[in-house]
Amino acid sequence: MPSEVDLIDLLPEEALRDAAHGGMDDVYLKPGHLIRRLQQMAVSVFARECEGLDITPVQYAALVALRDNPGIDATRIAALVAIDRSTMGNVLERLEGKGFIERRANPHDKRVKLLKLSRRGTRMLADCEPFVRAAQARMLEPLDAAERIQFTQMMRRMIARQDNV
Amino acid sequence: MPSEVDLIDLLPEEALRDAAHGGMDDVYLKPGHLIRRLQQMAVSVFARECEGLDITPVQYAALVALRDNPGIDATRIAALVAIDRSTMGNVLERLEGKGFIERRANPHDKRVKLLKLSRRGTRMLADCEPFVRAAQARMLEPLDAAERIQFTQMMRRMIARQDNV
DNA sequence: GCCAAATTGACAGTATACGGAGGAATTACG
DNA sequence: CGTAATTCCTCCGTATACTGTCAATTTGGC
Repeated sequence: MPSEVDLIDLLPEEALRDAAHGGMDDVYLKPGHLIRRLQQMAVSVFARECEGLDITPVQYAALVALRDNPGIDATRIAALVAIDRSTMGNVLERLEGKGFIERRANPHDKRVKLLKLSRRGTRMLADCEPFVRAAQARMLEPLDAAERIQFTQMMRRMIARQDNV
Repeated sequence: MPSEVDLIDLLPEEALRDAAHGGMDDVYLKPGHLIRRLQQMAVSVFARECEGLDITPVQYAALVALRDNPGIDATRIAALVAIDRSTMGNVLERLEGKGFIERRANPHDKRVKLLKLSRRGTRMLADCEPFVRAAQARMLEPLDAAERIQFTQMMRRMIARQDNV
């Protein structure tokens, strides 16, 4: 069992200088590990709040993107939601299976299949809204007002930095 | 394409009051979405830094946990790394396939298979170390020293809060 | 108008990630 | 001491998530 060391709050630079002895190599406190756990937490909170609605975070994001951009194609939806084209293909397949979206051929470009929310998908999205809102709020619940702003901004900076690499 | 609204930095509470018009429902700025993208970024940075080493973040975490706790069983490794038992089973299978770990029956408890780093696994872990360190540093690179502490602490609080629910 | 380049959706392969079921083995309790 | 509860592993099913590949199609350059 890893001991609860006091070195938790050392900077990475300080950790580097500290690397001679093994204590600071504690994976459990490294950003990569914490980010993975944060994502687990977010998915878990979403699932708990939206229990019984038969929807996942990515599926919800795809539906919202589709509602705001009707008649878009799969490649652009994938870019909007920030997901791989292949993965989005699977997501859309499941959403079509549940009857939340409709796919039809584009007469002007036979490569493309245009996507649209079905009436059922529109209703589902409206039903989800309060629960999704509650989930988002619950994730940030341990942070105070100022911290929520800071945390969101820091995430955006970290994401943007690597997007341009 | 979602327009770059100025409401980005509103608090969730303010967003709630603001929910009448659609602008603030922008999924792309909600914590759940940003956390998912942050995790994508972290995995991507890890993969870039450790390119050619044939190792993933979770596999690395499992190896470290195994190094620090030789002779542990799969269930406890899963708990340490904060991963599902099923998933850890697959991870360990792959690690055994690569020759990084050894699995043998426990004579005292025939349910259990004891796990140990192989010599090859030990060497691999040592080879990884500088690259993993570089990856962890790169993730936090856009943040200054104080922010890195804050960000890590905030992540830990958010994770801990939902762990106890 | 023709051919190369780019785009789009589909598919295969690999790797997390989780819940649930089931079997084998151990422990706890009466 | 015997049975119920627990523990551990494995397998199945579902859902992301990415790379690479492929065919069909469209587009751009000449």
